[in-house]
Amino acid sequence: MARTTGSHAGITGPRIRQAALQLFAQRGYAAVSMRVIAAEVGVQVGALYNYTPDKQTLLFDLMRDHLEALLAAAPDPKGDAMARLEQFVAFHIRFHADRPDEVFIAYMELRNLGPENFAQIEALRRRYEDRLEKILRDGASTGVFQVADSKIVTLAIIAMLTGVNTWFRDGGRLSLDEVVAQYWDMVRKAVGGG
Amino acid sequence: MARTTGSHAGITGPRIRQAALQLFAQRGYAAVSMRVIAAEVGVQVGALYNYTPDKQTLLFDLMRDHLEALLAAAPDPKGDAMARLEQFVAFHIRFHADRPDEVFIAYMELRNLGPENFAQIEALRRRYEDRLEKILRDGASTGVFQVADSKIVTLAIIAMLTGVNTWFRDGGRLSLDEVVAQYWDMVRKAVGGG
DNA sequence: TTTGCTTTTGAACAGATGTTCATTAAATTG
DNA sequence: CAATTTAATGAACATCTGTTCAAAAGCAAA
Repeated sequence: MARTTGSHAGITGPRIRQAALQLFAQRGYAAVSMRVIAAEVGVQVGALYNYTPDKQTLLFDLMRDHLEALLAAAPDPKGDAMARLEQFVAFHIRFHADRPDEVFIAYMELRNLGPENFAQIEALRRRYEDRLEKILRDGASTGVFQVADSKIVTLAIIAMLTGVNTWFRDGGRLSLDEVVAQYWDMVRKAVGGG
Repeated sequence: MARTTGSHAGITGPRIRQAALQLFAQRGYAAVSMRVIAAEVGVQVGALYNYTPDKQTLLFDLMRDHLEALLAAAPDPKGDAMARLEQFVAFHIRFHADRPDEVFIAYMELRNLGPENFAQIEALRRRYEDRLEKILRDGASTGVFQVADSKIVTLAIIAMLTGVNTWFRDGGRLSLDEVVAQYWDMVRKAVGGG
């Protein structure tokens, strides 16, 4: 039999991706077997291979889709460097806080990719970093920011902002608005603007 | 036979730990089998169990030793809050840059610990974070720092500093001295001091 | 050299691993 | 309805997994 509960068409693919996402984030890619993913979806192992050529591609697709969504969702830069930096900080925190599983995987499972897949993911990540670096260089060139080394400051800011995901929980002591405000305060001061 | 090359006494334990450290950091805990560790040491699998009761304890010991070394190596706080913060930043970057494998494992393999081991590691980590938070609270109370939420600033600074490990390489564009100077500049400004 | 202790071996255990594929069932199309 | 395409099954594959343990080997002291 193909499916016993029937009625919905072609929904297995997304369900596999969702199960893999959660399981990889919780237990780690190497600790999750194809059989466990299949069980979570309610299907036998063999069925997974109608949707992915192999396990690593399942991981790679999750990462690539996440990073492409990140690049696609980032708002078009508007205003001066200061305004664009504020926009970037708020966007980064909110986008990442909304997708803890994807973020976790995209940062922690890089070593489970083959060289070719790894290079693709790194290229996407660099495109994202370059957007922040461009803001910093623009601000530095007009004197709005005091940033000696834009590459270092870029990586420092991104590490700081992404770090929110390690502790932020919905319904915790602070709202996301408060978190965004606090981090923007730190970033604004760190780049020596205003 | 116990060992064919003989001559050195009781050195297998450290060699197992070193092999496990490198392999866990490179491939991830779940992706490294006891047999691979044994092969790296030049010994059969069974011999490993003279030095660790199980695989997870091997991981746990590496993490605990790393965090205890971190706590033991941190310099005694001297001077005012500003001086102590500068001391902390320099120490953190240098200590972590010296031990990339340990740092990587201690951050990435937490989910492979059982609840009891996890709690112990988290307790050690919190003790380290508390040291930074104390510096920030002291500085805030004397008006040296403008820090509204010391917990958030603590986590933000640690994330930013630890992020150095993701890109810093010996012999790269920047020396560690330069990195320390740049990060201290950012941290100093971010806390609103001087 | 003989005794005793420590360490390593090598094999075994019971089960899990990613992946393939012929068969079967369901869904879609005519 | 029948014909065709799509999708899931269930078993099999060869290999790897953490861990155990009796037997063998190495070492130190007497």
